[in-house]
Amino acid sequence: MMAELGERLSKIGLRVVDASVMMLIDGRADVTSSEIGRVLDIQRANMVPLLNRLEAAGIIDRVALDRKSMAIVLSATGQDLLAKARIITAGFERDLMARIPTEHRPHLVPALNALWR
Amino acid sequence: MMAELGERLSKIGLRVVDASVMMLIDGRADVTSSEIGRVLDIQRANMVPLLNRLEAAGIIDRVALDRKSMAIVLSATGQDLLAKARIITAGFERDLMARIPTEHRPHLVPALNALWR
DNA sequence: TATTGTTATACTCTATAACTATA
DNA sequence: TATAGTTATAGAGTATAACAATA
Repeated sequence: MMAELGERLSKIGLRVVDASVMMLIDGRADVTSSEIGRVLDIQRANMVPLLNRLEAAGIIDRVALDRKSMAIVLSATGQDLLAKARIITAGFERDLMARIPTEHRPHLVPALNALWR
Repeated sequence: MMAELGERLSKIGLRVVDASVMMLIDGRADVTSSEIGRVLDIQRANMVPLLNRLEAAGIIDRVALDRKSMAIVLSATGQDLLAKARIITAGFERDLMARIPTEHRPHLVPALNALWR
């Protein structure tokens, strides 16, 4: 399923992890690279090339929070792309849900949320 | 969750993919390397080192089906290990289920099964 | 002609250790 | 003293192409 979502997101030049980061930082001005890594289970060290790529694509900016930490924020371009990513992921989730018999359908997301941490 | 399962299986020297292969071929005498790869989304070429490792560990045997295809079968050692792997995975699934509120619990597996292919 | 098993290899992803600087 | 960001690098996993042999 992740491979399928990845294919759909690749049409707007994004990977699944990119969209995950973008959704995580959307609307917030204080999320650091390390925090993103902790939430998404990505090592601090591996966040660097990931964010470098998003920055080079003009999707995110690094804004100093203090002299040590950097906030990762969506640029205007990033926000436009995220809007498209949300349409794609919503369509993907709709397609998945359609395959589930109606009596089970409303239980999947709550059940998965309960498993999350 | 897969990382957690991997840790538990590592106590008997197995990876998640090893247990997956073992469960897939258990009780069958006609499953080829290519078939395993198709079911588990693993390329034919990448099955080779995987099965070489399982064979070196004495878990599986390669048995000629004809002069071209090889059946991958569990050895006696492999069957013993699989019994242990089933205990571990059953415990893992029990622990996961316990985290889901009872009203959603019976719906998760049927919902996931509906998503499978 | 399609498929199997295999080799070789490039590529991506992930883990680990180490370092500097700042909270 | 703990944490942030970073670099470098090893290792694991995955994808791709090619090959000989057989169905």
